Order: sequence, then C-alpha cells, then structure tokens
Amino acid sequence: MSSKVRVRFAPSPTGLLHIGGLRTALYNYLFARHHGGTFVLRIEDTDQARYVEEAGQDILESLAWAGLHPDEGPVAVRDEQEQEYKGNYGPYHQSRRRDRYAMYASQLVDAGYAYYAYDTVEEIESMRDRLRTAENPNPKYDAQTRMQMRNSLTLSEPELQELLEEGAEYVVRLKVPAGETVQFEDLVRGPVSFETEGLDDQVLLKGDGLPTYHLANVVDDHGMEITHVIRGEEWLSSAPKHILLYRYLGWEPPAMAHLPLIMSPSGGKLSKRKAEEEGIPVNVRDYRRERYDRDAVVNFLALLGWSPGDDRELLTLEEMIRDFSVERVGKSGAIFDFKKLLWFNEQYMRNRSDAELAAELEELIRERGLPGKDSLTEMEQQRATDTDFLAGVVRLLKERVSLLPEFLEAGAFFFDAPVDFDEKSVRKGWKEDTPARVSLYRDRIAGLEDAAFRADELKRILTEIVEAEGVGFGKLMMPLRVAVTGAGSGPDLFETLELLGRDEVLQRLGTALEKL
RNA sequence: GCCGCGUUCGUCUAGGGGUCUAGGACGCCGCCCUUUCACGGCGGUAGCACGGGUUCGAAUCCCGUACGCGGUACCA
Repeated sequence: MSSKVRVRFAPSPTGLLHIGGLRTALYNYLFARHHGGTFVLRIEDTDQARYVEEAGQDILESLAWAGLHPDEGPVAVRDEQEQEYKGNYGPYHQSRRRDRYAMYASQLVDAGYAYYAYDTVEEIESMRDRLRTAENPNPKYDAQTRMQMRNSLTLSEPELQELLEEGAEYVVRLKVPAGETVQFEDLVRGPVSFETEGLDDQVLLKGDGLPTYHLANVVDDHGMEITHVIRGEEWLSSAPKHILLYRYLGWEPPAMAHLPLIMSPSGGKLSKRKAEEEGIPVNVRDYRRERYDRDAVVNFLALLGWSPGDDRELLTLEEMIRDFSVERVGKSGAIFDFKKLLWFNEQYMRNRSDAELAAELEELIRERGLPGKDSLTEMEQQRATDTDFLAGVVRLLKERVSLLPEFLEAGAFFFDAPVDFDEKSVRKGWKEDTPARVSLYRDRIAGLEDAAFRADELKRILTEIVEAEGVGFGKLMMPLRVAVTGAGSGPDLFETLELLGRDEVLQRLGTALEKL
C-alpha cells in the first residue's frame, strides 16, 4: 500500500446526528482502524440557512458516546469563533476554509471548466417553468439550456464588466461536457457509469461565497489527503460530478464506497418523521438519553449492511475492526429492525455487572425520577440512592428487561408499596380461604430475625404451611405475590421478599389483608 | 419523466456454477425447565421477485420485465 489510509466522516450540522450517520461514521472508523489508517471528522457547515447551533456539539458527543474517536477534527466546540482542533489538515470546519474554495472555483473558470452565472433564482425558476413538461418535470441547467441563461458564456464582455462593477451576485457553475461517459469503480458496487447528459451544471460556489457540498468535499478530500470516501448511497448520483471535478483540478480521485441506506420498516429512507411514527428513535441523542448500551447499538449498526462472513452476531469492536472490509458490505438497503436492536441490548446488558447497572440506574433516577411520579416518597428516595438495594433490583430484573429504564417500570414495586392490585390475579388467586393462610404466613415470618429473613428460609416456611394444609404451592405463593408486588408475575418471590426486608413485607401483607 | 442502484425466510444476513432437500440470527409458534413470569434448552414456521437465455448442471453468469430505493436545489 503506497499511501496510508485516510478516511473521513463529514456530517453537516443541520440537525442532531442521525442513527444512519452514526453507522456511516462507524464504517469509516472500522475501515480506518482495520488498515491502521486515520479517521478524520470534518464538519460540512456550508449551508448557512440550515445551520443548527447545537448540532456540532451533538455530533462530537454522539461519536464519543459510541466510542468512535476521530484522530483528527474538532475537539470541542466552544463558540463560533473559537474552535479547537486536533490534526494537521485543519481547520476542520468548512466555513473556515472558504478562501480555498473560491480560489479553486476561479481556477476552474480560468481553465474553462466552469463559468460565472448571474441568473437570479426567479430567472432559473422561470426557465424551469417554461421547459417543464410531463416528460421532463425537472429541466436542468445544462449544456442544452446554459446558452439561454445569463452567464459568462452568453454575456458580452461589456455586460460582464458592468455586472462586475456593480458587484452583482453570481454563482460559479461546473461546465459539464456533453456526450461523455463518466465511469468509476465503486468499492461496494463495482463498476458504475453515468452519461454526462444526465448531469446538470452544478453550482460550485454559491451566491454567499460559500461552496456547495460538491466543490467543498472534493477540495477538502484532496486537501486532507483522503484515500477512501465511504458515504451513503444518496451520494452515488453526484459522484460523477465529483469525478469530473477531480479531473479538472488535476487530482487523483480517492477510492469510493457508497453504503446502502438504512430504511424504515415501512420502506424508504429512515426519516425522522417516519421512524418516530414507527417507534424508532432516529437521533443518536435519543439512544443516549434512553440509556441504550453503546456497544449494543454499535454492534447492531455494524451488522446493518455488513456481515463478518460467518455466523457470529455478537462482536466486540476489536473483532469488527479485525474483520471489517468494504467488500463484505451489502448492496441493498437494510430495514432497521428495532426488535433485533432490543435483543442486542438485552445481550449486552446481561453481560454487565449488577453494580455497574445499579450505578447507571441511580444516575437515571437522579436525572428524571421514577416513572409516573412527580416526586419521591421518603422510602423511594432512600432506596433510589442505596446502591446495594439497586443492585438487588438489577439482579432480580436483569433477565426480564430490554432497556435500562425498564428496570424502573418493571420494578416500581421495589421502591414503594403497590397502589393497586392486579385485578385478574386477585380474582384468580385470592379466595375465601386465602386470608387465613396469608395471615398464618405473615405471623410465621414476623418472628424471624433480620439475619434469618432470607429467600431460602422464606421459601421453607411457605412449603411447610402448604404441606401442612395439603394444598398446592401456588395456593399461597400467588396470593403473597399479589399482596406484596401487586402483580401476578415477576421475579422470584422469595428473593423479592428478602430484598424488600421484613418490616416492609409485613406492612404490605397487612395492607393487602385489609384491602382484599 | 429521466438517470443511477438494488432484489435470498416478515427482518438482518451466509452462500458467488455442482457440497443447497439454501445455513445462521431476530421475530413468531410449540414443547421442556420453572408449582408465577422471564431467562435458558429443544423443535417448528418461512425465502432464492418473474420471464427468457448460457451450461451436462444456475440462488449463483447474461438479457429483459416487474417492483423497491436513491438522485434529479445557490441542501447536504
């Protein structure tokens, strides 16, 4: 390999980082690491109109959360003026590299590969209106129409001079040649070719002096010595324009790989609106907030369009790095399977220690309280900050939840007595002879020392009672469960009782005996 | 409309001329475990879009059709 691999993830700060964007970043990251190359983060903020203030920070935080640390790029976003970078190819915000785009744009004009265009938006729109037909709903500004427009190809020298003097606004457009075939080898798709007839005279430099994506990305990829462009399939159609630009600028184009899109379950790009309608979070921030396991998300995303080639599904980052290759990336769009993501999350969550999860739970409660509660009771408060207690909750619920916040929902009864009892379970299990047995059990466990209030002992006592009465285990176990947890199912009852503690259990039993 | 790309179980995918009566995973269903539920174990369900070629032989190669997706901006 002649030159060292350098790839970039180049998001636009027009919104929060999208989950699909994270996958693109991941593939770039894996590719870079696999080849011992460099992973660059570049912010493509050339669209003033769509700029979103918090987006830059969100991109940095989201990548860091996922563990995809760029080797070069912005380190921290302070404010507009003050940016901190790492790497020798900066600045890594396109808005701060504007001079070079203008320079290359005029170089292209001088060489006859581009031209100045003075058409107003209205003029272009009226040209499109004039030419629009059912057969051609989107007329292009191209070799056919450019000679009817107001640009440096059609205007006379004096006219141009006048426009220049009055400081008229202009754009620079690429002069796409007619009758050529642009071909290139896509690392994912193989040979791809386009006829220049289908291309328009793309604006390279906008009226505000900033470049469009097309110019900026070519200039920067070359300037930053990017060797492989790995990006979403939505860019495939504009790739020939980029190839043309590399040619006209006299540069060697980087290798390209266009990734299949992530699709919504109902089809089409996984757009924000569509995804959320289907219960799928689209912003990486949502995954962070809902405390998804980062490794699970990364693992899931890696397999959405790529496969290691064998049956492994649970892969560590190291394994992904070792086995990643663009050749093994699929060509067709992948539907976001939310249930499978949950499965990954369960797998990773169960592999983590109770203490670790308990600490996260504590933080979660501190941040947003308990579900459905405006404020915490004294007992809830006390238990929510007791890490041993929380670890106990985790241990009992770990195998039954998919997402971290679910511990709080499924385990609400651990924090305070249930407010009501599951009707169906009561109807099924709470009969006339039940109160007597429950009372008996209560009396028996009331006499236990704290140290003896343990699951095995609690179970032994119950067994004794049901055997003495000659009834089934469930005749007493189920009523106890409803009385203590309010529900007809849940984690092991005796473990639950032990965690709750004697006094609390006795009190709940008393309440149930009164109410039921 | 035009241009480009794609199409293996519901979903993610393996498979790249014979080893494919197409493998794995998620989901779903059933059974076992558990005197709850879940976890787990076992089993099942379900697929090469269609039509032509090429070939002794095609899920695999070629062509066409259909369908899907992307692009068609002074957005990225």
